[in-house]
Amino acid sequence: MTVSNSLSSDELGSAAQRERRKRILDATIALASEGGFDAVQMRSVADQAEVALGTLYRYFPSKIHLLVSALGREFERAEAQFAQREIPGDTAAERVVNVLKTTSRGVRGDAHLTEALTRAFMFADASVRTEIDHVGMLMTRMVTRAMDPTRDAAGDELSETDIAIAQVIGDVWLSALVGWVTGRASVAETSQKIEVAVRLLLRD
Amino acid sequence: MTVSNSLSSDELGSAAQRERRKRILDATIALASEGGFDAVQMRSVADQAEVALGTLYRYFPSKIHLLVSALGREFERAEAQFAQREIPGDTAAERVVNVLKTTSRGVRGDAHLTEALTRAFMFADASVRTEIDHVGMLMTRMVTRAMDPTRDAAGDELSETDIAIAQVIGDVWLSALVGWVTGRASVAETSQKIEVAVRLLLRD
DNA sequence: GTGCGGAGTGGAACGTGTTCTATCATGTCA
DNA sequence: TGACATGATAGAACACGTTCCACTCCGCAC
Repeated sequence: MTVSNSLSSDELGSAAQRERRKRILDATIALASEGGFDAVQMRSVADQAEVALGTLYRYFPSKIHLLVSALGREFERAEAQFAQREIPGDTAAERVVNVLKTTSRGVRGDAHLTEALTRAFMFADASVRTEIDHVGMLMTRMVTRAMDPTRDAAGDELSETDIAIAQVIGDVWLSALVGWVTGRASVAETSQKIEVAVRLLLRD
Repeated sequence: MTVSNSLSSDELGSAAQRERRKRILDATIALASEGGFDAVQMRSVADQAEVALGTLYRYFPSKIHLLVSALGREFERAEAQFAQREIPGDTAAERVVNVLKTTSRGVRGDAHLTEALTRAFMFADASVRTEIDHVGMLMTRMVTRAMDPTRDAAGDELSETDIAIAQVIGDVWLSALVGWVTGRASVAETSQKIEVAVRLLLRD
C-alpha cells in the first residue's frame, strides 16, 4: 500500500525532477515556518525553489496539495523516528499518550509551520484525497503501533475495533490541534483533552 | 454567557440593521445551499441581500466570519428543536447517538450547505474566536443535554469530566463530518465512526 | 546533425476576497 | 429648519491563487 505513494512522491521522473520537487517542498516548509499559511504564497515558493510558477503548478496542482504533501513528508520523518526507538509506557493508553505528547511538543516548537499544515489539511477537499489518505494512514499507524507494539512489529492484523479506536484518537488529536493552532485552546487544555479521550477510549 | 453573544448577533442596532443582517445571512445560506463554499462569493451575497459590498464587510469582516455566523444561526435553530421534544433512548450513549444521527441526517440533506459551513468552521483562525466559541458551546450543550436530560433540565452543573467527554464527542463528530463533506468517507463509515466513539466514551 | 515532443520559463491575465475613496441618505441635536 | 455624525452605496483598486500563452531548452529517434 505504501508503494503507489512512494512512487508518486519520490521515484517518479528524472533526478532533476526529484531534485526540483524536493526544492519546492523545502521552500514550502521554510516559508511556512516563517509566516504560516499566509506566508506560503505560490509566487514566493516558486521564487525560493528557483522554479517557474507554471512548473510549481505542474508538480502540485494547488496550494492545498502543496501543503498537504509537505505535511506528508514531515509525518514520514516523524514516523521514522518513532519506528526506531521503543515507546515507553506499560499500558496502551500510556504509550499512546506518550506518542501524542511527544509529537505535540515537536509541533508546538514551530507554531507557524503547524498552523500552515493543519489548516491546509482541514481545508482540503476531495481532490486532495490521495495525499490526505496518506497522512491519515501514517497517523493511524503511529497510534496503532503505540497501542500494541508487539503485534504491530509481528505484522499481525489489528482488529477492526482497534483500527477504529486509533482513528477516533487521531480525530481527537487533530481537533485539539486545530483548537490550539487557531488560538482557541491553550496547551494545557489541548493536552488535557487528549488525555481524557485516550484514557476513556483505551481503558482496559 | 449567552448574553453578550445574543447582543452582538441580534439586539444591536436599529430594526433596519437587524433586517439587513438577516437578509445577509439568508443570502449566505441560500448561496451555500446551491453551490457550497465556492458559490458564497462576497459580491453575490451583497447583491442577493441588496446591500453594498462595503456594508457586507461592515457587518461581517470576512467570508469566514460570515459563514461561521451563519452556522451559528443554523445551530441555534437545530438546538431549539431538540430542546422541545424528549430525546429517546434509555442510556446516555443511546440518546447521544440519537441526537448526532438526527442532526447528521438533517445535515446530509443539504450537502452543499454543510460543506460550506463546515469548511469555514475548520478554516477559521483566532480572529473568529467569538463565533467559533458560540458554535462550540451550542454543540457541547446539545451533547450534554442528551447525556443527562434530567440534570440538564434542572440546571445543575455537570462535572468537568462530563463536559470534557461531550467536547471530545463533538470533536469526533466534527472530524467525521469533515471526512464526509470532503468526500473522503461514506455515510456508513461516518456514522460508524461516531457510534464507536460514543459507545466507548459513554459505556457505563 | 535535424526535427520533434515534452518539460521548464517568464510573464500577462483573470477571478475573487478585501480595502479604500468619494458621495449620498438618515436621523439627531441645536 | 439647518448642521452634523453615522452608516450606506457604487465602484475602483489591490493581493494572491490560478490559468494561459509564447517561447526556450533538452533528450531522443532518425
